[in-house]
Amino acid sequence: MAHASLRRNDNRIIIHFDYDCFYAAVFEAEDPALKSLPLAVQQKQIIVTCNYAARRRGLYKLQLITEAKKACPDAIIVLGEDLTRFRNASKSLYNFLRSHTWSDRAEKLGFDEVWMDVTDIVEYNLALLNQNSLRDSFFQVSREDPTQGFSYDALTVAGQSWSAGLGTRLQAQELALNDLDALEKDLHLRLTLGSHFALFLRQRLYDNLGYTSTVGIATSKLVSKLVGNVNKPNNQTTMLPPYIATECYPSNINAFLDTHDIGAVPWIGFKLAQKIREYVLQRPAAFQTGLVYGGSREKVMVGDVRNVPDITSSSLEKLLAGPGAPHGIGTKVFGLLHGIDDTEVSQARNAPRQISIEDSYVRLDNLAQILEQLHSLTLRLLQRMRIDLLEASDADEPALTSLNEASTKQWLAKPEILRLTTRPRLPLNPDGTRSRTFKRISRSMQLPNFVFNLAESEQDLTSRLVAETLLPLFKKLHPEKSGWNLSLVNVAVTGMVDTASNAKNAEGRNIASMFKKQDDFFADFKVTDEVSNKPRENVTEQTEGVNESDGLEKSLASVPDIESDVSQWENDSDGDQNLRDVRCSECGQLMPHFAFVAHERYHALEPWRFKAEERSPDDVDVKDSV
DNA sequence: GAGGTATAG
DNA sequence: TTTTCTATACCTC
Repeated sequence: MAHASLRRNDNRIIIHFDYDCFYAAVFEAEDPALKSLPLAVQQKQIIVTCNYAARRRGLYKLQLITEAKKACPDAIIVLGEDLTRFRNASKSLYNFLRSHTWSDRAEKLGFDEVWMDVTDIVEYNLALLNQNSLRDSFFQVSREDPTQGFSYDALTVAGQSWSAGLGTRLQAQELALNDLDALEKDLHLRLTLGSHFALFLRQRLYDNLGYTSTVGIATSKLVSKLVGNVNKPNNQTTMLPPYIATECYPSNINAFLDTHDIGAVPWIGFKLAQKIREYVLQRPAAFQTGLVYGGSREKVMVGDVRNVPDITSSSLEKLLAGPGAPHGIGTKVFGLLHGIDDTEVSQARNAPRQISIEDSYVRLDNLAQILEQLHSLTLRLLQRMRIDLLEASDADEPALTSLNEASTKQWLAKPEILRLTTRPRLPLNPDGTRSRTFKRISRSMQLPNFVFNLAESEQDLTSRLVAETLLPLFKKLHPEKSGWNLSLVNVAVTGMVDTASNAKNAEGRNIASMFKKQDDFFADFKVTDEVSNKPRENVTEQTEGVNESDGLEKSLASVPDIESDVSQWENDSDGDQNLRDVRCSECGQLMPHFAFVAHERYHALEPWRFKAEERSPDDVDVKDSV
């Protein structure tokens, strides 16, 4: 009873993806020739990331440019201050992964991390297993089309695994597996299926988009994220059972977590870590001053904390609670230290909750400058709104452009609030020094509706928005007539409300499904025999090619040496398929395959049009185009 | 709803 | 904590 809320739920299978040196990988995907060269991405005066060729030559993250040039004069250093290309690549990768979930539980963290809850897919495939031939299993990635998927060995975990015994006493561990109780054995099997699915997704991510990734497989967001780090880059690690300690075995989860610094535990950030360290050390935790970045801290391990007898949920609550701290923080942190994290992988969203643009300044202290900056930030904000809140651009789908000549794009969501944030520089102290502050202050207003008018130019809208709302907000924020000194300005839209068309979209077919590859689309449509004299089996040829897990692992292992295969995105569909007509299962329309992507998107965009009595003249265009 | 804090990459 | 620009969740009033 004591820990009813602290018993771990290990029923889920969760995969955490982390794309390898993402910024550098984006440049490599654009120009595959860079893959074999030392490549670093620069923002301001530092290397924000670099590829492994560069790391072998002595470069590292957050290194000063001057140092980097000294260490490796012939490194290629590219400027990465404009985030557009990273944002676009991130969206493509995310939509691709999302299209491979059934529950649509796919959560993004920053540009380069994604969690997927694949419990339903694993359970489904568990039921398909033939206990007599586990070595020759087939993993179905689509419920609709049983031929889509890959064959695999359900007796072997794909990729690397983590277990307290591995590496030192492999044999003993194998024996231990047989001694696990039924629940842990079942968990072992579900994790095994998860590991094969993860390998399949990594392979597709590389084949279709040209990105390698580092992946963790476990039963929570916490452990999947942490365990992935054990083998990187371009690899995957599964946290093996036993998850629950018995008299005979320690829990692998606890053994794993205990060796981590508390600050390395996700969601135990700087503040919480410092408070916990102070409690355990019985004195303020010392900083290492003088470090450029981050790790100024004394090490206190999770195991050290767990073994302090008076560390309980309630003692942690007392220690960590305070104004602003989340309620139940003690229970939450106690759980994290014990590898318990029941937070769900959140449902994919078609629109962000907030968009903000900010810039920092060495000196920003007169109205003319401030107005100029407000204008520039606001313009960028309105541009971002049209990119991120409008239905998918057709630039990558020429077929659809012919369907909607004019801008018939709809808002996926509309923000209702406009917020202006600044970071004032503190006035001089009496002794002439200036203490630094990173405190921000903000004011907000209702966002006027005119910003959604697509007929008006972004420039015109910007001028009006600055005059009518941002300037009043600025005066509200800084009522004094002059003497401002701002080190940062941020303009944001928030209070996002999904529009009706998006809500409809979300409950039916989602945006991600439009992103599927052509061969994926064949799952949704029946190949019509009257126009296709090819045997139906041909449809799945390409998926059967990426089957045997050993082969997958080998090809992934050799990634750094082989050419990027982004072109496969366009080219890997079976040539014969290009000649085959297909029928839409939704409206019965017969058409060549190449019309499908547009056709499918057409359904998703305007589902109501297909009620016969509501057909608009636009439908004629659909027929004409096929 | 408004304004703030903590955490993350 | 301090490097910058975002994004999210959750707190108090």
